[in-house]
Amino acid sequence: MTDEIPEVVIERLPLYVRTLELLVGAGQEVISSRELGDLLGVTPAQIRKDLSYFGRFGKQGRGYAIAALVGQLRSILGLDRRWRMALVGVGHLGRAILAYDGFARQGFDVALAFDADPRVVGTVIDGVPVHDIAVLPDELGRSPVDIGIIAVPARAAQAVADRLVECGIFSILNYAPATLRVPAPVHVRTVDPVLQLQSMTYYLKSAEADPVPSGA
Amino acid sequence: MTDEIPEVVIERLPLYVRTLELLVGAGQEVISSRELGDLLGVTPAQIRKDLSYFGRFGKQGRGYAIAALVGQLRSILGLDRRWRMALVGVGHLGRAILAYDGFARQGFDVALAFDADPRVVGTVIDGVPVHDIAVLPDELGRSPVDIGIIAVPARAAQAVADRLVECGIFSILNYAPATLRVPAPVHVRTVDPVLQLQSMTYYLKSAEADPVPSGA
DNA sequence: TCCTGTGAAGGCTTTCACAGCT
DNA sequence: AGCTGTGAAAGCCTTCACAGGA
Repeated sequence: MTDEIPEVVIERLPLYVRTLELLVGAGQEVISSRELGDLLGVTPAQIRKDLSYFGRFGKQGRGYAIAALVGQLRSILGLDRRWRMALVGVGHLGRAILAYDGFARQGFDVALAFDADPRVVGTVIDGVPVHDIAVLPDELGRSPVDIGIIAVPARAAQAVADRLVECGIFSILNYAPATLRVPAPVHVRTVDPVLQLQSMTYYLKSAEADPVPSGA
Repeated sequence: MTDEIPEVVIERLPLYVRTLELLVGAGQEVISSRELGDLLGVTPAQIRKDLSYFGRFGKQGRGYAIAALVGQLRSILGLDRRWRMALVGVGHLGRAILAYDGFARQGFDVALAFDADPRVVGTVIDGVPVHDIAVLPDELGRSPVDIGIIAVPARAAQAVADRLVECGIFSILNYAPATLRVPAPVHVRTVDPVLQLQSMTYYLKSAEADPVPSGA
C-alpha cells in the first residue's frame, strides 16, 4: 500500500532534509515554503505539494517548524535508523569508498566487502573485512545488509548486480559505468560523473556556436 | 537558436553512446530501436523520438548503422574534441579525482587545480599543478578551461561556484553535498551518492513494513 | 515483412490560484 | 496580512499507432 507517491518527490525529500538541518544548526526555528524554495532553487508550490503527500506539517500564516519537519521527513525516508551496506570491488574506487567517512556520518555503514582478487581477500581495509566474491551468499546470509555497492569494472557490473539480487538485496548503489538491468522491486542509483560531463558538453558546444544565447 | 530540445533527452544521449560503442567493439553493425531499448531498459519509441530531434539516422526495415550513429551522437554532444577542466579542492576527494584516469579516457582533462591550503599550493599532483585559490581568475585567464570541478567542503562550495562563474565558467561538476545557486546559462551537475542512498531507503523502509509489495 | 519517423493521445509533474486558518 | 494545503489548469514527457520506405 505504498500509495503511489511519485519517485521524483521521494528524490527531493533528502534535499529538503539537508537544507533544513543546516537551518536547525543555524538556530532558525520556522521557515516558509517561499524561503526554503529560495534556498533550494525550487518553487514554493512544489515544496508545499511535495510535503502534502505525507501530511500537513505547516501552520498557516507562519510556515513550517523546522526541527519537527526534519524529524518527520527523516522518519518518512527511513533515516531514523542506520543501514548496513556491502561493497563489491575494492580496487581504487572501492578503497576510496571504504576510506570515506561521509556514508557513516549519514547513517550508512559499509559492513563488509567483497572482491575476486585473492591478494585482497582475507584482508581488512579500514576496519572492513574483504571476502571472496564466491562466498557472497554465505556471508550475506550470516551478516545481512540492506544495500549493495558496486565498484567493479563495467564489464563485471551486471553479473555482480544479478548476484546481489539473488541474495535478496533490493537497493544498489552503482559506481560502474554500466546500465544495470534488475527486476522491478529492486532500486538502482548510478553514480556516473562521466555521463554528467557528457551531457553538459552539449550546452558548451551550443554556447560556442552561439555566444549570445538570447539573440536570433 | 538551440531549438528547445528537452534536457532529459540530452541526458540520455551519452547513455546511448556508451552502449553503442560497446556494440561497435563487439563487431555489431546495425541495431534496431527495440534491441537498443532492451539493452538500456527504455522503450523503442523513446529512442526513436529522442534521435528524431537531431535528424533521421535510421533505415526503415533495418535499423541504425551503429558506427555512423555513434559518430553523429558524439558530434551532437561535443564529444569529438577534448575538454579542459579545473579542479577546486585537492583534499581526499580531489586527489582521488586527480588519480582517476576515467575522465581523460573519455576526453576530459584536468588541466589545473586550486586549493586554499598553503601546504599543497605550489605542488604538482598526478601531473597537475596546484595553485592558490586566490589566483583563480589569473590562472584561468592564462589557461582557460571549459568546466569547473568543485571538491571542497559543503560550506565553501557556493563561494567557489560564484568564483568559477565570475571567471566565465558555464559548466560545473559539483562533488560537494550542497545545493548551488548559479545564474541561468550555467549548468551544474551534482555527484552526491548520499542523496541517492537517502531516497532508496524510503523504498527499503516501505518494503519492510509490507513484505509482499503486490498485496493490498 | 520489418522497422523508422512522427503526429496525436495519454500520463505524469509542476504551477496556479484561492479558500481557509492563524 | 501571511502562509498553508489543494483542486484545477497548464506544461512537459512518454507512449501509441500508423503511414511509408527498404
